[in-house]
Parts: sequence; structure tokens; C-alpha cells
Amino acid sequence: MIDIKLLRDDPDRVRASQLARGEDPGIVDAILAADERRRSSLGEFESLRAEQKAVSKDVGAAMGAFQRAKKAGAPDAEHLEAVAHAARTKAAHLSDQVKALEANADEAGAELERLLRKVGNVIIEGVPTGGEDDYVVLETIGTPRDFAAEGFEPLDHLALGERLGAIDMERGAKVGGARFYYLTGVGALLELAVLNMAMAQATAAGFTPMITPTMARPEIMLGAGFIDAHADEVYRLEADDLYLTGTSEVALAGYHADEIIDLSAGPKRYAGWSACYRREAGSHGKDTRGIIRVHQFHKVEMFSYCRPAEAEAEHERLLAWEREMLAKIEVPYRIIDTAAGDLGSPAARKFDCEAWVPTQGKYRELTSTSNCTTYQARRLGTRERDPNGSGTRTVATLNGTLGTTRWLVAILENHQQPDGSVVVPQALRPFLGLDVLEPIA
RNA sequence: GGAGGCGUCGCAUAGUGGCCUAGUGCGCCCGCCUGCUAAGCGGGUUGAGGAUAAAACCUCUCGCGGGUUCAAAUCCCGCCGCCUCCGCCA
Repeated sequence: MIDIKLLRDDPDRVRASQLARGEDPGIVDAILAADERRRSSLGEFESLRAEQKAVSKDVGAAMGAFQRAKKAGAPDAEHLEAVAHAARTKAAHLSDQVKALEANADEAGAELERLLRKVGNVIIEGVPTGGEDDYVVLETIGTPRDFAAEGFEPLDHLALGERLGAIDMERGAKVGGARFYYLTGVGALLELAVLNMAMAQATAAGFTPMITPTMARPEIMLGAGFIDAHADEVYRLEADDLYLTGTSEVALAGYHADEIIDLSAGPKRYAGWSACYRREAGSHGKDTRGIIRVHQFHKVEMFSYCRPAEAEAEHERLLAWEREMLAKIEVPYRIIDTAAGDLGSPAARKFDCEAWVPTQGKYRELTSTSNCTTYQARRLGTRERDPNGSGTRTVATLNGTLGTTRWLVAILENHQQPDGSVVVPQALRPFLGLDVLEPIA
């Protein structure tokens, strides 16, 4: 959720952000009007409520005086009872009015909230305008191998995986249906090696390693921003009113929900290891071969809580850690700055690292790092003591990928040899215990 | 799945319908006093929202959400969380 104060103080900035995202800028005025209504109805309710409280207190005092007089057999007991009764009648009358005004104010508040939720995070200056195809390539690292010059046709990751005894899609489908798979033998070991390397790097960089819940309650899911926009993407467990999370970002964002955290020593950084579940509802027919797009995979995710002023610098740091990981698997990749219309609603800016996939002749996403500024934390109630004064203020949250099952695709394809073997990148060898993966059939 | 217990300010506790504006102790912060420290004394110390130039001020907040009542920490209903025991279980 965006900051209503920003919207009041600088509505043009929010309008511009909406336009860049290809969304309705008119909602800004609707929100300002709803805000006005909420504040005036709240004022009406609160002042009458104050009066009601005062009168009600008089009732208490009058009742007390009457009871004492009655006990003592005082002659004015009857009179006191009448006084108490009159006060009670007045309070009862006020009570009805207060209830109506409160309902009014609640409704105005709910309407404001409903409108506010529809607005995506205000984008950071410099984010490209437009949709999915309007990204800007910031940098291209490494050069794709020339397989023609090497004299052989590269196999795709599934063909390689099957020869290596690393991937079994058929049995995956037998058990879980389409987009399920088994990682077997060196495949299973390779995934563990990638994820362990990611955890080791993160831990060395000062992240707290975490293994997180993969189910979350609706309010956490909503707070992290995964219900409004991604509702179709998410598995929901009807019987228990829980969601299967598509990333440990959900659990790491929820970790400090409704807390006041201490950032005086710098950002709090967590590296979450988890299974991830995605319905892939909107992608029928896309990437149906192999493990590029699957319903379940594993991921190591960086998550950072920092001060808002530091968020952009922290975003650069997360990107640098992603680059460090990508360098370790020695594949060509590029970095793109995602266009505004392709950002999730919590993100104010997003950088993806895309690895070269030789058999597709394309770069495919391996990592994604988003700066959510205060958008996620505001919904989740994660604040810090305001260092410049009294009270609290909302913190910024950021996330970024360090390794996933999909990385196997890039590793297998880019490091394959004419005989169907795959050379293991140097940095990965200590985690895998093998220098070369050899075909078994 | 069944039975029971519990949830109050950072922590510990008091409070079972109206002098509760939630008391007390500890911790923490500010000040006083004091060779230093400790003790002592005085004050402050949940969070959210509204109002304001800023305040004073007002509303809400006793796990969460409803309800009863003129009035709810207190009574009723639902939910969440934690604990104990029984049952079941890869």
C-alpha cells in the first residue's frame, strides 16, 4: 500500500507513476475525495463519541449516589434515582446516534482502503515506461558459445538431463501431472549444490540463513502483495484457509509483521531456503518442455529490511550479490531494468538477470530483485523507531534471487560437451564433489 | 479428532460491569542529589488515527472480530495463538 501522505502532498507523482504503469491516474482524485470523506465522518463520530462518554460517566456517578442514598435510607433517594434515570435516557439517545456515525466512518475508511489497495507502488525515477517488452538492457556479461564453430549441435537441458540420469519428467507427470518432475542422481545433487552455494555465499555476506514456512495465512499473503495481482498464480488450501507460497519472500516479509524492528546497525538481511509452488495458470503451452516452468521448485532468496533512504543502494547491493552467484556458474547473462507496466504492484523497481539458453537462442530469467520501498512493510506493519524524532516510521523491504532449480537449465546447456557430458563450473565443484557429469546411457 | 487451561503496557503481575484517566514492581529515558558507583527523590515511558502552524486536545487500542449494555479488560458468540493430557498418524 502506498503512503496516503505522499498522495496528499504530491498527487502528481502518483498520477505519473500510474501512467507509466499503464494504469488509471484518475484513481488519485477518487482517493483524495474518499480521504476527505473519511476524515470528516471520523471527526463527526469522534466528537459525539466524546460527548457520549462524558454523559455515560455521569450515569455511573448518579447511579453510585443513588445506591448509597438508598442504602442509608436518605430521603432524597427518590430524587437521585430520577436524576440517574434522566442521565441514562440521554446517554441511550446519544448511543444510537454514535452507532450510526461510527458505521458511517467505518464505511468511509473501508472505501478509502479499498481504493488505496488498487494503486501499485510509486515507481522510482528512471524506470522505463511501458509493458513487458519495454525493458532496458543495462549490461550484457559474457559471450555465448559458438556451438557451430565447435562443430556440434547443443542438446537442450532435458535431453542432457535424461542422458545424465538427472531429470525424469515422465514419472513426474505420472505422480503430479504436467509440470512436475523428479531430479534424480546427479540432478538432485546438482540442485543441492547450487542452493548450498547460494546459502554459503549469503551467510558469508552476513545474511541470516533461514528455512521458511511454505504455507501462509491470508493476511500475510495479502500484505506481501501476492493476492491482489497474483491471485491466479497461487495455490490455495481451501480446507485450512492457507496459501502455498510461490517464494520465501512471503515468509520473510511476514517474519517481522506488526513489529518495530531495530535498523540502527544497518539493514536486516535474511536468506530464505524454501520450496516454491506456482499454478502457472496463465502460461498454458509456454515452456512445456523440461524444468523451466514448473509447479514446484526450490529457491534461495535474499530479503532485506532497510531504511527508506537506503533502499536504492541496497537494491544495487542485492544485484551485486546476484552477479556474484551468476559469475560462479560461468554462464553468459544480461541485466534488464523491467518496465513499469511489468512490475508487480509492490515493486518500485525490478532488475532481472537473464542467462543465455543456447537451444532457445534467448536469455531467460534466473534472478529477479525488487525494491518494494515501504509498500510491503506498510501493509505488514513493519516499522522502526524514527531516528529523527518521536514515533515510528515504515521500513523498506527488498528481495532478490540467489539460486533456483531453473539454474540447472543454464548450467547444463552452457557447459555441455560433444559427448553429452557436462563440465561443472569451478566454484560449484566443492559443493557437488564432481568435476564432470557423465552420461549414464 | 477429543478434554482442559491460558492470552492485560518492553518484562512480571493486579484488576470479574461504573473513582480504570488500566494500578504496582522491574527495565528503560530525563532531571535532582551524590568523591565514583549503587541507593534515594521527582518526572516520563504501547501503538494507530484525527485535529493543529506547532501544541494543548479528541477517538481507538487489555490476542483478533462481532454482540449485549447508557457503560465492557470484566458478560456472550466466533476466530487466532500458546500450553497440558488422550486418541490417530508417513
